[in-house]
Parts: sequence; structure tokens; C-alpha cells
Amino acid sequence: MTEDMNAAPELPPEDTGESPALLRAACDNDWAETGLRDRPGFLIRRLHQIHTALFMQECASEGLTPVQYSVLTALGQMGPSEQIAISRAVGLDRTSTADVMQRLEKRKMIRRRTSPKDRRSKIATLTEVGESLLERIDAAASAAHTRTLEPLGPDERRELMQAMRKIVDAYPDLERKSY
Amino acid sequence: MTEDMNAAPELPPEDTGESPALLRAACDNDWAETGLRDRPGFLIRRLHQIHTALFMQECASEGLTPVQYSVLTALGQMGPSEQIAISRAVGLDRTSTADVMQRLEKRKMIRRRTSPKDRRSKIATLTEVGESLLERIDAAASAAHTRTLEPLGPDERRELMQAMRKIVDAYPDLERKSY
DNA sequence: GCAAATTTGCAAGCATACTGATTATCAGTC
DNA sequence: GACTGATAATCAGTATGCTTGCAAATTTGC
Repeated sequence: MTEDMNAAPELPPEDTGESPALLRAACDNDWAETGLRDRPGFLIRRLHQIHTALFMQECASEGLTPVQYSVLTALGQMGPSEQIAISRAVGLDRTSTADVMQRLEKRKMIRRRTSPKDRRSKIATLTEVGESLLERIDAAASAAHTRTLEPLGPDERRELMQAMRKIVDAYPDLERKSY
Repeated sequence: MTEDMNAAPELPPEDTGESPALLRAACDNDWAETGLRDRPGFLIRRLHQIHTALFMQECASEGLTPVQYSVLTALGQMGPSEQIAISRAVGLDRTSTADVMQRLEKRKMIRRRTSPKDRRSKIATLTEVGESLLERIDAAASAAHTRTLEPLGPDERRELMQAMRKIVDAYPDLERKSY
């Protein structure tokens, strides 16, 4: 009706005609006029959104979130571990990890008991329930990840993964002041 | 998909390493054994975490979040717009967009008034405060994005951006069933 | 033995993100 | 003019993730 911008959600706003920012940006620096689609942060957020949605879709039957899945996986691969160790492994805040684990414990996926060696810490362990869920969810989780990368060719997938890994490795302790 | 194998009781596969795990995981079905670092979802979440942290660091003085910045940017580039248009532009849920805008309005960065043409919708507009903040924050926001990609070489940056854009474009309306 | 560091728990608070229900409005139609 | 369906915004509710600060138990270093 008023204007036909029925296009895709990430519509490039460069041809809307009257853009007050364009005048300013013309003489200023160029960052202000970059479309959202040219900003790493925007793309990263959308990517995160998309993968989360795909994961939730695929794993709806089990009602597991990506982070819960990460925690269970880490626990499965590392064996019984302290919370703090899992927290580091999955790159999750200390308190958030505790929250996640509390939910997982409530659902009987894990058990937590005080460590005999260091009674400050609690050792989390996968229960039978947790293990069987991990096995059951395997294909769905794999499918979610595959679907996320589906739009890319083999080379692009490799490049994307490598680039992401490089950044993640370069900032090992960001967002984790509270260890 | 492919059927499973034997749920190995002990799983010490080649641990970290570079990339062979990805290839194996993509074809085979030892997904359960892939390290977190070989899962797109894990890397995407960490990437998101990292960029958010860097952005908040750089823009701490203005106390603006990445999403708020996106909304302000879209508003600046599109001119006065309905909430729903901004929602689509930034790929954000309509209620989340309303939340963000409420906070922005509370801080006088934007103004919202009922549209005279369609009294269902509200037109959001950047205020002077908002515009000046956008200008002020420009360098910091740019720095945050630069720092995020800093670990990569020029080619890798281009590849990463292109790959992310491709995925984002391929899933235009994920996570937005409620429009 | 005591102080410092560590691990966990708890709680309040903020921001993001989504769902579902509801209200108001608009645009057709009969 | 009333009815109907679509649309824009809102409200209520849930969940996640991070921050800060504090407390308790415990280990470790001196």
C-alpha cells in the first residue's frame, strides 16, 4: 500500500530514496552507511538465530537446546567432571553452566555429587537417561548442523569452519571473567 | 540417515587436531565423537559471544548493545518506519523489536507515534539524541567489528563474510513464524 | 593456624528471543 | 452498515545468557 517493501527481511535499504543518513554518510566515514548485511556482527547474530532454530526444529522431540546438548556432549566425552571444567569446555559462563546443569539434573539427564577428592567441587555425571538421550538425539543434531551449512559448497563449508575456529581460538577467555 | 555403529564405551579418538574430524563427521556417523570445536553450532555460538563481548567493550561508554545498534542503524538508513518494517530489516522477532524499541524510547533515542495513514501502526523516528549517538558510536562499532575479524587474513575475512551472507540469505524467514 | 584462592550456590537485574492471546484497525465483501 | 479476514501492536509468560555481588565450604600456600 504505502510502499512496496514486501521483500526479504534483510532488505538492502540503499534504494529507498529518501534516506537522511545517506547525506551524512556521504562525507563522513563509510561505516554508518554499510548495510546490515555487510556487518559481521549482524551476520553472526542471524547465523546464531538460524542454527538455533534449525536445531530446535530437528530436536523438538527431545526438547533439548543447543547449549544443553553441548554440555551433555562435553560430559560424555570428558567423563565425570567438575562444573567449572564443563564451563570452560563449552565456553559458557559459570553461573549459566550451573543453570543449565540444574535443568539437566531436574530432568534426570545428569547427576551431581560432591567430589571426594575436593569437597568444594561437585562432579557431574551422565545418567543412563542422559546417555540414551545423547544416542537418540545424535542423528537429529547432526542433521541440524548439516542443514545450517547446506547453502554452502564443500569448499565454503571448510573455509567457514576454519575461519570460525580461528576466531574462537584467538579469543579463548572472552566473556569469562567470572571463573 | 545412516545407522549408528557401536556406542563406544571409551572414546578417545584423535582429540583436537586440525580438521579431519569434520570430514569424518560429515560422511560417517560418529557425530557423537566430534569435538565441540568441529560443530558449526558450537562455533557460531562462541562467535556470537565473542563479538557481543567485543562490541560491549568498545561501546561501553554509550551502553548500546549490538541489537540496539542494528535497530538504530536500520532506522537511520530507512527513515521513519513502522515497527514491523524494522523487525524485518534486522531479522528480529516483532515482540523483541518492540522490547528493544521501548528501551530506546525510554532513553530518548527514538520517538514513536501513531501513523496517521494507518492507525494500527506506529512510526518510529530517530531523535536528535539518537542521531548524535549513532555518529558518536560509529568509530567504536567499527572497531568492534574489525577486532572480531582481526584473527583472519584478508581472504579469510572475505570468505567468512560471504559464507555467512549466503546462509543468512538462504534462511530468510527462519525463526519468524509469527509475522 | 591463618589468609588467600577456589568452587559452588543464590539472588537480583538486564537484554535477547520466542509463543500465544488480545486489542485495534483496515480492507475487503455482502 | 455489518461481517470477515488480515494486519500492527501489545501484554503476559517462558527461557536463555550474562553480570554483579555475596555467602559458605574447602583447599592450599605461607
